[in-house]
Amino acid sequence: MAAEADARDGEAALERAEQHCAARGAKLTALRRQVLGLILDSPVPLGAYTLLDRLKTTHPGAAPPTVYRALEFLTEHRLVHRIERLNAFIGCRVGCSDACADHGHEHDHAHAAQFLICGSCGGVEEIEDAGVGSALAAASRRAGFRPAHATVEVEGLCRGCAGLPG
Amino acid sequence: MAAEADARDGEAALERAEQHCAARGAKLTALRRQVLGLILDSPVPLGAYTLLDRLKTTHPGAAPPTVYRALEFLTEHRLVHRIERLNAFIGCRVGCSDACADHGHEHDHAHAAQFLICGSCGGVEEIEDAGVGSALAAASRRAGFRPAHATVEVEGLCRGCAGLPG
DNA sequence: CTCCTCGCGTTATATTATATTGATCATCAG
DNA sequence: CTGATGATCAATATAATATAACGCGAGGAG
Repeated sequence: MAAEADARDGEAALERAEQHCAARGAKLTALRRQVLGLILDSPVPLGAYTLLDRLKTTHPGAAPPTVYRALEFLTEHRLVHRIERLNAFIGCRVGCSDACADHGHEHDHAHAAQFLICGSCGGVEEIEDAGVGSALAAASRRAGFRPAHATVEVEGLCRGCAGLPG
Repeated sequence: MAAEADARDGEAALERAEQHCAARGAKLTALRRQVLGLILDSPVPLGAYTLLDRLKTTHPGAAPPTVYRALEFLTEHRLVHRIERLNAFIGCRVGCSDACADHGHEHDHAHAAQFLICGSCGGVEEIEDAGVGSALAAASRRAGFRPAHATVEVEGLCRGCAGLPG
């Protein structure tokens, strides 16, 4: 993980976001696109006010609602994820937006991305493990619970910070 | 679930908390005990300031640090859990404190309680499903990640609110 | 053109969390 | 008993996070 942003990844994700929104009639305005770009550029999750500060450098009039509204749009459309533990946001790099955009549904099936949060470098990796998803679904069912959305955030040490072989 | 507190449960949990603290030399002061009682009495998670308001009715001098310090103590000792999605706290009713208190370790093994949050009645059920725990551990390992603590919060509908047979 | 919706700006406010400092109290050595 | 020590708690101030309320202006539908 090692806290480095991959700009090419970011570009690709922005591209996908464009197409994703176009396909659904959602308006990825310049402001929203810029916020998404800022998030994708960062290797670590960004808080709303960090984001606001960065936004201000190119967009002086920005205020808290500016960024919160953009984040609302972006999270609704699954272009970014909110990390609850950190009150922060990270770009979605799993192909999910891609994969699901075209066949028209609104992600009715349970999405269960998992976030691996490194306590040392602050980096976050997003995975989507089928085993975790099905275990969660099974456990919920056993409890008589009908799950809609799961937040799975694991804190620990990433490969690099744990000193494991790369 | 149906948003109802079970007072007997609360009493029992308070009792267990006493013993748990006594066994570990931790001081469950009157204030901490009262905060724990308030949390256990509530069927839904309580925010820090809701808690503060309730605390004030019997303890006029209470201020934010009062409740935050109590919560810090209670969460450290696993007597209450913090629900990250909600910035709120709920009492621990799983026997974990019991089970682990006596054999002296500090919960070094990975605990992976899961919280089922009903979007309708606001109730929260705590479960500890081994399958979820092991799936998470396996997924982390595959990603080269060394997990320390996992937050698993599932939003959906509880048995009662989903209209399923009881 | 007029109505309407939506994105956005702006101000103010609410909610959640931490920092700092001083007061209180139990314990125990001398 | 006295005073030192450490833990707990209180009170105030401040920071960080989030939302409410109001209005303006652009752009499409009728």
